[in-house]
Amino acid sequence: MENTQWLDERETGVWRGFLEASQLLVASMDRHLVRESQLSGAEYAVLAPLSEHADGVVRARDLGKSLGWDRSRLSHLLKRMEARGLLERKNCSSDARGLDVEITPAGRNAIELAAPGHLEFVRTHFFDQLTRDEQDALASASRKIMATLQPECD
Amino acid sequence: MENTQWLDERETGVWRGFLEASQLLVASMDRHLVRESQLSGAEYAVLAPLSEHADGVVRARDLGKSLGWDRSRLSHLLKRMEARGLLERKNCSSDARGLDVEITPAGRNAIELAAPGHLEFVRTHFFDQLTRDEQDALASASRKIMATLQPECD
DNA sequence: TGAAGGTTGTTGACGTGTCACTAAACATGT
DNA sequence: ACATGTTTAGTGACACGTCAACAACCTTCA
Repeated sequence: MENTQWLDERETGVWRGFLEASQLLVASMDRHLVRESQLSGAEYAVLAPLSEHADGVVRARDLGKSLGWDRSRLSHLLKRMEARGLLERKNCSSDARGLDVEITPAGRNAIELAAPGHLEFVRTHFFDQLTRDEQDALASASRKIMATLQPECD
Repeated sequence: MENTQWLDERETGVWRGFLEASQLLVASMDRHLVRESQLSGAEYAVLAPLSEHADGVVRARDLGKSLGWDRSRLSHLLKRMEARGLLERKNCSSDARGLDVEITPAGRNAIELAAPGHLEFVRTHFFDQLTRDEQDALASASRKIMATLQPECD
């Protein structure tokens, strides 16, 4: 921990650039989503898997796992989303602890309205800006970074 | 807007991977920072420029501009940080609207304690994981993405 | 059976960021 | 000098995520 290895100029640029760009991209995406379709990024992330599963039902546990979210966070959000009529919470038949989350027609409608604009945003601000090589580099960088964080999110 | 261009499998992987990795990295970095030095990422971001300016004074406006933050966000955070004794808010001599933010000895101490561990985190979880080429690709990707968001954060 | 330990979801308190609004001070042009 | 518009900062209400604690349920194994 002694003798700190400071970042040189190039590294500072890479690091700050990455931080700013990723944060700004996500923030802009969220704002765009809210403006165009009254859905936050988190709500979109929940509705997307629900709308893909044939019956529109997913267990809360699985949602949390695939989103990589805290149970508490999901619980709070699901309660708010139910209040907004985007989904329903039902007790799971196979496990009395469990919670089945079911998308409502309103929820399905909301995400179907949101999806085109959202995808267009991702295309124009992300994919259209990057060469194929950059996309590949980004993917491999993402994998490697995730790998060091997965174990115990140190 | 009609005829939505869905993402293919490769693109979905790139996009989700990037989102997850960048979010996870920032979140982990924040937690690490809080655990090791009782500073949030936002607080670190404010103290860093303050500690670099010779007299430890920066105008709130300039802080906000260089961090790319909302005035309101900065105002709330500065109030909390002053309450914690990390900095002081003084009215700016040259512009009566302005606010001079001055780092306190406690603030300087806090960031000097935090910096080594923080840099080590950035090294081990970011730079050490990436080849030079990947770093360059990331930097250029960041620049291009930022460029499309700067104008009016659409 | 029953005790111990793990899983699943909820809650309340809290820190933080966003939004819309306000207020004060500056800048500009007449 | 004055009116107008802009810049700068602060405020209160609100939405959201985190944390620690909790309750209900399942599993396992003796």
